Amino acid sequence: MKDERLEVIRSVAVNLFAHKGIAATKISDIARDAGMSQGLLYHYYKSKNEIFIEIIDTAFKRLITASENLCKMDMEPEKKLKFALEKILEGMEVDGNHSKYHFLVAQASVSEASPPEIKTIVNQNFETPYKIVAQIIEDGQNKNQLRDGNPMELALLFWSTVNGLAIYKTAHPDVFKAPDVEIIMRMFVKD
Amino acid sequence: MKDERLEVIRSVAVNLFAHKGIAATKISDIARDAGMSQGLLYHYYKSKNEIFIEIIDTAFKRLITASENLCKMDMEPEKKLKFALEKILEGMEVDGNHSKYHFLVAQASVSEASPPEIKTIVNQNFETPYKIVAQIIEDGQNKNQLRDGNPMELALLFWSTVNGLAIYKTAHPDVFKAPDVEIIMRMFVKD
DNA sequence: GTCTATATCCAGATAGAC
DNA sequence: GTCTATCTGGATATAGAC
Repeated sequence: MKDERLEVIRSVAVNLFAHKGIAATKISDIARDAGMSQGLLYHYYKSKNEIFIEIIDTAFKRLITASENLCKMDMEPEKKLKFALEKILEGMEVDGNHSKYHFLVAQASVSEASPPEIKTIVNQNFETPYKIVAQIIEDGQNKNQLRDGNPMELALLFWSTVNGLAIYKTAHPDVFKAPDVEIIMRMFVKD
Repeated sequence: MKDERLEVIRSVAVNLFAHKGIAATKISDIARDAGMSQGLLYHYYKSKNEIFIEIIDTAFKRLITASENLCKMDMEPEKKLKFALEKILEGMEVDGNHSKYHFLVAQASVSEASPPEIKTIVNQNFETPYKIVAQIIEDGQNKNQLRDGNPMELALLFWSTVNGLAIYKTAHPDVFKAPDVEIIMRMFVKD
C-alpha cells in the first residue's frame, strides 16, 4: 500500500506537471489530487523537486529503454521506424500518461526553471533517442529503404513531430486524433 | 524612449517566459535582464501577468495575421504551404524570437497555470491557424495538388511539426539545423 | 523616471499530536 | 501513517525619497 500511495502521487504529479509546469504546480495541488494531506506527502517524498526528478528520470529511462529495444529488434530499418511511430501514436490514443511523458521530457529539455539535478539528467540523456533513431535511419539508407539526408537531421524531424503531436494531445485530449502513420512515414521512406 | 524601454522589457520577457515559463520567471529576472530596477518595471507594467498577457496576445495576433495573409495570397495551395514552411523555418534559423513565440503559443495553449485572461485569448484564437491551414489543404486537394486525408487532421500534423521544431530550436539553438522544407512537404503533396 | 526599502502574501517544508 | 498547525523564506507589488 506504500507502493500504491507512491503510484498515485506520481500519477497525479505527472498530470499536474504536464499541465502547469513544476513551478506553478503547488505541493498542495498534488496532495489534493492524491487525496491526502500536504503533511503526509512529505512522508513519501522529501520535496517537490524530488517528485519531479523521479518523474523526469523515469520518463527518460522509459524512452531510452524503448529506443534501445527497438534498435535491437529483428526487423528492417523501415519497419522499425514505422513500428515505433505506431506504438507511440497508439499510446497517445489510449488516454494514459504517454503523451504527457513525451511532453514532460520535451519541456524539461527546454526549461531553465528546473533544479540542477534535472539539467544533469537532461544533458546525459536527451541525445540518446535522437542518436538511436539516426542510427536506424542510416541503416535504412544503406539498405536503400529510406531517403537520403543527414540522419541526425531526420531524427530531429522524427522526434519533433512526435513531440509536437504529444503537446497537442496534452492540450486538447478530446479533439486529438492521431494522424495516419503512413503520412509521417512519407518523410522518410523511398517512393 | 518609453517605447524603447517597453520593447526591451517585452524582448527579455519573451526569452525568459519561453525558457522558464511564467511561474518560474521572477519579476526580478525580467528587471535584471532589462537593465532596470524591479521598482521601475512597475512603472511600465502593473504586473507580471500583464506582461505575459500582452506577449501571448501579440504572439497570437502575429500568427493569425500571417496565416490570413497567406490565405489571401495569389498562389497555388501547394505553393502556399511550402511558402509558409519556408518563412517559418527561415525565421527559426535567423535567431530572433520567432521560435520562442511559436513555443509560447503552444505552451500557453497547454498550460493551466496561466491567468484566466490567457485562457480566454487561447480559446478565442488557437483554432484559427489550424482552420486556415486546413482550408488551404482542402483547396489543394480539390485542385489535385495535395494528397487526400482529413484536412483538419493534416493541419494538426502541419502545426505539430512546426511546434515540435520550435521547441527543439528553443532548447538547443546552437545545434538546431532546420530540415529541408521539401521533406516536410512530402507529407502533403502528391507524388 | 528611477531607485531603495518594505509590506504583504503565499507556498514549501517542518513539528508534533493522535 | 495521518492529520493540523506553524515556521520560514522568498516573490510580488507598493511606498516614498530623489
